[in-house]
Amino acid sequence: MTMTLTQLGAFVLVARLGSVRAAADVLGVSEPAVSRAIAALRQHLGDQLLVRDGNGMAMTEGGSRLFGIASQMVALGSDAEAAVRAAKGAPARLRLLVASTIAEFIATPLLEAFGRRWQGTFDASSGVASVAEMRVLLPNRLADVALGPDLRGDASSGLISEPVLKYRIVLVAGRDFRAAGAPGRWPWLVDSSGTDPDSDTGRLLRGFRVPESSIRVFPNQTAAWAAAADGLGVAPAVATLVSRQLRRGELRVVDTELTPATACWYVTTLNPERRSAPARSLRNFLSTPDAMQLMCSPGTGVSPSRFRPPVYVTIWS
Amino acid sequence: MTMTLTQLGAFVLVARLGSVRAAADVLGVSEPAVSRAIAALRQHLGDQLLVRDGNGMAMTEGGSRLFGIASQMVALGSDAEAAVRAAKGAPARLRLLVASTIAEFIATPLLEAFGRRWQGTFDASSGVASVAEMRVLLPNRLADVALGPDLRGDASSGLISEPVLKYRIVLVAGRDFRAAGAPGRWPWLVDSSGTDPDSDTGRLLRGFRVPESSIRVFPNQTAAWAAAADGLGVAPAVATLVSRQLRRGELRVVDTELTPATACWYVTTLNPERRSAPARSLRNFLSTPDAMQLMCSPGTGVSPSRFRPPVYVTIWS
DNA sequence: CACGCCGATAACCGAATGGTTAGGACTTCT
DNA sequence: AGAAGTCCTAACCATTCGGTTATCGGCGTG
Repeated sequence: MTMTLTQLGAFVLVARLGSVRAAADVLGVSEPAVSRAIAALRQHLGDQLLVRDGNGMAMTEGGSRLFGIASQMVALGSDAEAAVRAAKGAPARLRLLVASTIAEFIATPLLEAFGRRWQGTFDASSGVASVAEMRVLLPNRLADVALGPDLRGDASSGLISEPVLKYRIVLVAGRDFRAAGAPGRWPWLVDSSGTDPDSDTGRLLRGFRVPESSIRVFPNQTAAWAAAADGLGVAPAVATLVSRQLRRGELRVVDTELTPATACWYVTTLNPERRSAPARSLRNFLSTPDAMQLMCSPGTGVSPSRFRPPVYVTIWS
Repeated sequence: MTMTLTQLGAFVLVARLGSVRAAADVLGVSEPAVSRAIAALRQHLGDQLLVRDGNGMAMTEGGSRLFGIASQMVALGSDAEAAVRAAKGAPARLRLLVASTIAEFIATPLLEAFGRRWQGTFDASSGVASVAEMRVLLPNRLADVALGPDLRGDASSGLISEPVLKYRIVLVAGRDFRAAGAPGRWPWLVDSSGTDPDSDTGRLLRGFRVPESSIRVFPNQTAAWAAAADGLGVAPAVATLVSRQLRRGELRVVDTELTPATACWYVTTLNPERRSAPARSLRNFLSTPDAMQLMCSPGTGVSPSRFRPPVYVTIWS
């Protein structure tokens, strides 16, 4: 009554090759075997998925949706065996979730330093997630540690957040910005955390009741700040991370009733007995002077071999 | 002889709950059923996956690797049905792959304009990918269109690249940068495309034989430029995208034997008969004046409801 | 128009999946 | 030590999955 990986594999191959017969040849089975695998999927999902199109097969819209998902599933299926086999004697893995602000400046150098400190005993990677996503990924063990706001919403989840670093949130704007009207009417330039209601940025936007029409979302903080420097509006920022732009005079601080404000980054893990070994290590590492130093000063980049592209948790479904 | 989704589902549940019995209760089946599902996985993968740990079960390293993958697979499995059902009468989907440079400034406003132009007939999303990834994702129909370098490596792949926009690559540095020695010895500040040998940045680094030790990778272009403005080194850039920083005098152009250079963005799709309808539409849209305008001027952000976080293709395995 | 190719369907079959109950080995708590 | 709980294994059974060969219907092409 449930889909099967072989069925999905057959479907993916047919969709890719545009032919049932060709797929059967590649798989080394008879053609009705493939045909029936697809028939089973059709019935289970209630969609034709693949329809005859002249010589070969074309995907319906539903089939196209399935295709992306099914491709991932079969790829993951083969990954699984490789991953488990490779795990024998391999370094333990640490998956760190970070809020987008942290991701941009801190996550990469932090993990780089962490990896250097433990010299191959840990294999660390980071992913960007919203607060809501962190709340579900951590208890489900899809990640080991989260770095961002306090996550102890409900004690039942078994999550423990501990303060790591206090910081100041300021509002910055270009040199020639003239404050006119209430802050809620200004143009706000934010990074993607502006769409996360539980983030600092989200709270700030809510605090000033900034209407959607006054918000421009940029793909990252630096781009938002560059736009602010160009006089397009105001942007929230962590004080230590914009110090260079402030020092050079590209940006200046704008005071409001809600800013400057102090906030705190927390490290969140499962409770101690359920906590994984890598999670324990990173949690300890965060309190070392090295880590403190990294978090206070803007990143200076990492060497290419160490670079890991950021990973976003949601994939196109 | 192959893993089953129900087996993986049982494994995930046991790992999450730390107990076979509890998982069996949740699933509403007898406890040996769950136990045997896990036994099958153990035998198939050659790893204990879950070992007794006092009262409950703890994951081995291999089990921990499997857990992330298996969780995704079962989640995707339930997504699949929802996605196919939702596809009835839903807008067609367009998945755009972009090089990281384009992703940062152009992809979001471009898709925003595209979506506005077609008013809900298309549902567009974008993902960042390296050139090598584009080459495999497009023929496999995991994406519809790619925007970036010329991809016609081998004609056999069925990919067609067409030029979209010429642009100038320049090298920028802070105001007080003093050229000393060969460009290969300078500190280079690049975004993640520096790790992609087929990108403009990668080619440039290779052209100057810049050693790894002289390269600092930043999470995005804007951050690399900010570092360059701070005097930390030189950074490659698309001329039209740094015009603001040049105009404000934060950055200046540094001439070398290889820069300024002209290059071109291409739109790549499958050959016309295999091309999807959304791919056709976007390809046409790219030649409109609106799109040209967008690609020439740096983005100004989008409104929150339109914002889609960028999607990276690689997931943690 | 007929031929050939392709895909769907039918009938059949072996194997293993997924479920049950019964019982043994081990840890933990009283 | 004994009781209770948990996990593994064994034996058994229904289902269906995945494979085969044979046949039918539709579509381009000669």
